[in-house]
Amino acid sequence: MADVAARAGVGTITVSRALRSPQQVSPEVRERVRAAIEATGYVPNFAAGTLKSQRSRMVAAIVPTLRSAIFAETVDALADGLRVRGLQLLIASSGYSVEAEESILRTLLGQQPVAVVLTGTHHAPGVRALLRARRLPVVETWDLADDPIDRAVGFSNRAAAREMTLALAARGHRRIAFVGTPPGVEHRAAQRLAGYRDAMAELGLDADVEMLDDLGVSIASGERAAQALLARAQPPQAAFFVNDVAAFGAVQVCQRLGVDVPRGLAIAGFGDFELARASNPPLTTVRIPGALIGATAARLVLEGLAGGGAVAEAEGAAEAAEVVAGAARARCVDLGFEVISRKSA
Amino acid sequence: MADVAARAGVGTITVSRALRSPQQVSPEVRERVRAAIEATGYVPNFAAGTLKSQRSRMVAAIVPTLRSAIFAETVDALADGLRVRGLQLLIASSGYSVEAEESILRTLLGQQPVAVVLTGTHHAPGVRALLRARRLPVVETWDLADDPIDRAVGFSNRAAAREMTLALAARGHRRIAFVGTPPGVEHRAAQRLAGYRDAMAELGLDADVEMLDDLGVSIASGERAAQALLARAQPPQAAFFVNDVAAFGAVQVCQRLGVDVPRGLAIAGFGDFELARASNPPLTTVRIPGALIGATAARLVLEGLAGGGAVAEAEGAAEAAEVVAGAARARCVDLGFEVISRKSA
DNA sequence: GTGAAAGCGCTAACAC
DNA sequence: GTGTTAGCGCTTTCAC
Repeated sequence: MADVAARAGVGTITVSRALRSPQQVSPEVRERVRAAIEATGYVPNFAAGTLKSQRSRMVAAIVPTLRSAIFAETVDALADGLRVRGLQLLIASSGYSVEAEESILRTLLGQQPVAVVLTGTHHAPGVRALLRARRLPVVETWDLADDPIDRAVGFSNRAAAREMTLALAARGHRRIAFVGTPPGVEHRAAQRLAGYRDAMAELGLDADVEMLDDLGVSIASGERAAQALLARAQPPQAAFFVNDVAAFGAVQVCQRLGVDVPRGLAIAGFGDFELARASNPPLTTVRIPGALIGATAARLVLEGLAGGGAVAEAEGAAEAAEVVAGAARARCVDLGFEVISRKSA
Repeated sequence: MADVAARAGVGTITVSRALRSPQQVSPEVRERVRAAIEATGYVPNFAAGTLKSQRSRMVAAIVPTLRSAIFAETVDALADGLRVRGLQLLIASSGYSVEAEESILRTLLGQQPVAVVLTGTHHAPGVRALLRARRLPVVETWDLADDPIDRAVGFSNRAAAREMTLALAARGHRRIAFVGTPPGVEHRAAQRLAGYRDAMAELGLDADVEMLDDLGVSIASGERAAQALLARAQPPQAAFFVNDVAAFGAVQVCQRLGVDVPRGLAIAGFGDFELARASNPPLTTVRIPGALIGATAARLVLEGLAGGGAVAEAEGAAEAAEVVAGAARARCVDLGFEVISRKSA
């Protein structure tokens, strides 16, 4: 930077300003600096800026995995929303492990991000304290938070699964199975199971839960689960799969075995991925707003940054309980969901 | 850090060492430091460490998009491979724009990454200079490089498409159409088109290229392209789609219109995504090693880091031409591909 | 609109 | 195995 400054005949601070807030520098000087940067091939060292200013241009995000199209979509939308404001995304995947999330978070915080985006509302014990101490905007995504760390955006997985189950019952099905993921790994999948149980209890029907042999991210696991269902002495009339990918596999198996869908077995999915429409018959499913979650998370981050220390603010107002409750509502965006009825159920 | 040091009764440098190279610190002191860190809730500021040591713990990666499952898979594998060595991934997506790549790279370089991973071998003019000047390990992925910036891992998209086209011809098809993406956006798609043209020229057949109306990442675009193909006065006998997603859409259309696959229209894809096996009939396609590319990229990054300034090394040896050629071969990993014959063609 | 001086929190280099 | 000193390259603060 000193080289650039010397070449442009200005002080280093002017170079710094020309880069960060050009409107503070006169057009001629700005142009001289630009030329000097070009000539020297100067690339700023953000580590120094971050150290001095205690603010980076990075937002940290933790997702369970990028292998699932839906999280990748959310992250991509988040990155897009942040980039227009010059913010970089520092991404880490936790592999669905809550413990890993805490240690990953510590590492990410060391990079001095200006905000943090988490997946889910279910975290390791230290996470909340770690984040509150930092007083930076935090956005939890993909589920609704009763008590958000700071802000949240998502929808109720539980309510969505309940509604789909009720919709299946409304079509006259009594023996409705839920095909879920192994417990204790995916919190959102557990919420969906809970919603299914809610509905079955309301209906006075017996819950019937079948397990996928992986996280339900593969077509093949859905195929295997469907085979297990159909091999029973008395198969269910309807099967509600924890996501579209597995449900798609189930439809394929039925087609292969000559089981009519929905007459022989009604099948519902979750997600409304493109696969749902392409399936034959197309899948009845729940539409969830993956990209919108990412875009909204970006908006919440920017709002938090603009509004000053987000967490601090909420805590400062803690004396007035109503104010806090009101703030919590505004900070917690429910994007909703939609049950989509197609031919598979 | 001073707080931690005081509490543990040691100097700050000892805290630093306890964190970065524990074996240099006696077990008792290490334990005292650990307790002090715990008690104070200390989180290291990597910006300071990066500034002083001129080495971060970050690897920068640029991908066209994370929305495509295949890049997400590669990135996830890359992140896994790096995390075990304590390296974070700083990811940015370029939206398939070569110009964006350069400005994104400048921003990423400002974060002082220790290595850079790029997608493709086709870059903006400034990229090579920017990276060579930095003398850090660079890995180009997803295609073979004639003249890699430093290291590369991928396979020949062109050879793969050529081979698939020849395989289709070997089944007796003469009117073989290629369904590709709009030109000038996806370099790897362009390579596949080139491979198709190579094969058709060798066979003495006329090339017949149909265009998808997006980047071929949607089932719907494949459906529309298949409709266009079938609406022709003389439809082709075989259609080779630039990827499985679009090919899957084409199969769905044929099924809906009562066109037998492969007799009415043989269909081939590219990628061997899970969709290919789930399709009905299953897709003939080219298997490409998405996750392996990511894992190998991680290995190449680590090798580069271990071997000292990677680019510098290659340039230092530039006098001995054979040595360079040898090094280039070793630095350029061809993971190959495999034509998978299934029922769709 | 521009500049000078100070220092962010850590680690390299060297001493012990 | 542990400590001392100095300084990484910026941006803050304050002055002009």
